[in-house]
Amino acid sequence: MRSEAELTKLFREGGKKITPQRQCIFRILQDNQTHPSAEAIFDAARLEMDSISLKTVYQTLNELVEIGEILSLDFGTGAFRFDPNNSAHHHLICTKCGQIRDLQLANLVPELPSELAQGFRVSKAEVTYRGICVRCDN
Amino acid sequence: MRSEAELTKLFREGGKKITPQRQCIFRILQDNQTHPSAEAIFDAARLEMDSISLKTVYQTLNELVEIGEILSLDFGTGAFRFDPNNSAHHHLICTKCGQIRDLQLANLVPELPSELAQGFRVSKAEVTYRGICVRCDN
DNA sequence: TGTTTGTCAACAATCTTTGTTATTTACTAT
DNA sequence: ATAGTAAATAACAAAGATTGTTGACAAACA
Repeated sequence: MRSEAELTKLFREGGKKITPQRQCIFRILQDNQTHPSAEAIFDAARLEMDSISLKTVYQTLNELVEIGEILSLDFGTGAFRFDPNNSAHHHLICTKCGQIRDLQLANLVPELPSELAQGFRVSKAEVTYRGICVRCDN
Repeated sequence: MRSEAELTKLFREGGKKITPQRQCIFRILQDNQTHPSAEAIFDAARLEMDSISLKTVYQTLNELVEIGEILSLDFGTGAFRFDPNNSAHHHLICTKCGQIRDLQLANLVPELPSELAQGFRVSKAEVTYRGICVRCDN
């Protein structure tokens, strides 16, 4: 995800306005590696702006997803998780505490042999590793 | 997933009763490769038993998941999908029509090097390939 | 066949996400 | 700086998926 200044430029170019709410959400997402849910971002935003609404958070997140600045991920935890790391990467999830870590795995991405692709034109491969993290492993 | 007879035995051994509703759901899942949602299974079941409730479907599915007979999968489509193929496998999803295909990829499963595992004790790797299927590719 | 205990259907409730709308605010051109 | 306008906001309702609750019912087993 780009800097607040660049995002501001991008939004304005797209006919969108820059509001304090959006700037707040941009800041919360910057360098955030916790894969927060919309609710978690809402809670963080409320610390700064106690009147912000959850709908505004969803709307801004969806806009960031649409322009490819963040990724929306679903790991079956009940709510979508958002990731400002929009480069090609994979995930490592602790089955005990639920924490999600990014994995940069350029070489390991398995290419699907065409004889197994069942006629599909494959464009993306996501790998999710599940296991127990250090803290939960006792 | 095992046969209806074996599931009956398993359920009884687990102190669970075998009802017509459960047998109906077992049959619907047998050899089902469509990755149905709970709602889809509910619709299929209603053709045979018009009084069956959605709650019963969910309850039986959850029990089958608990004993490892089926897999519950979340691909971000809004609802969980259920898969009677409980052997280690991966998935191929059409980004246009949403159909999901199983992929048996024993050898291609990428082993995560321990230096990248961030201390996790990894137990499972799921790969999701996304692309366009033959029918949607025009 | 009767008794026990788990299951069922019906309904309500919860959780996440999206739709609606009147009001406010950011941007633009004066 | 100011006014006009188009978009964003907060508040609220609504939708969709899943789970909780409960009294009636039926499967299992003696």
